[in-house]
Amino acid sequence: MAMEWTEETIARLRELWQQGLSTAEIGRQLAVTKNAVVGKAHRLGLQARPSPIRRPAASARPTVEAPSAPTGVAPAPVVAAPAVSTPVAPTEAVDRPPVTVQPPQPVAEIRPVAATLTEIARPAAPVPAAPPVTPAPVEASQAGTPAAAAPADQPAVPAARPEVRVPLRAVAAPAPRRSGLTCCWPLGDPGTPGFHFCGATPVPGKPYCVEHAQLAYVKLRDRRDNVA
DNA sequence: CCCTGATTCGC
DNA sequence: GCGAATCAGG
Repeated sequence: MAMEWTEETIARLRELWQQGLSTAEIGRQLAVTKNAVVGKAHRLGLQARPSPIRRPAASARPTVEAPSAPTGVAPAPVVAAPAVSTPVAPTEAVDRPPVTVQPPQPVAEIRPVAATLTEIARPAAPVPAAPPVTPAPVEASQAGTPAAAAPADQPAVPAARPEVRVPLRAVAAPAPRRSGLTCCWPLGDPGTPGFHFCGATPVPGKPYCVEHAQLAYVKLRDRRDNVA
């Protein structure tokens, strides 16, 4: 199986592509290689980004560009400009279209020089096959946890923060390469084409973005309130 | 080295 | 259609 470019993945590709994310970055979020991204983008006819390289006329085939005079003699350009001051019909050929090319400055590429969390364990995908609104893998922390015996007065930074990070690498974790450090909150069903990670800019020092960090890290007290 | 994106071409 | 291989510039 190569890859099922479902309507959804394609839609996301389009979106991310339009957001100006790099192909590699998009690939990470879609769990495909940058090549796949570029290839698909091309086939979709997405607007090409300013390539860092210049292509050699893109003509792999020997474009027999040797119609020039054999003896090197210039074939006298017969095209002598005739009616020079011709009124010239207001053809649109005069000037090329505006070419509204927007500088694709990817704003989303901010890289918070955070700790090198190369070995971040992906959270156990809540995967209720439902939107990430509900997931909250927090519930994984059993009440029987010794940490539950937290002091009555909980400082803002409890020593035993009930982090719930389950190892789980069963999910096709496409190598945690030091990417642009993106939120690794799982969205969708792992294994299904739609699966991907949040990808938002994470809180420095945390593997999740602000929203998901709140879901991932819950203070015991808060939890009690929330559960209610 | 790393990054980038584009094209080619076997599958 | 797909994407690894390859290319090539920064």
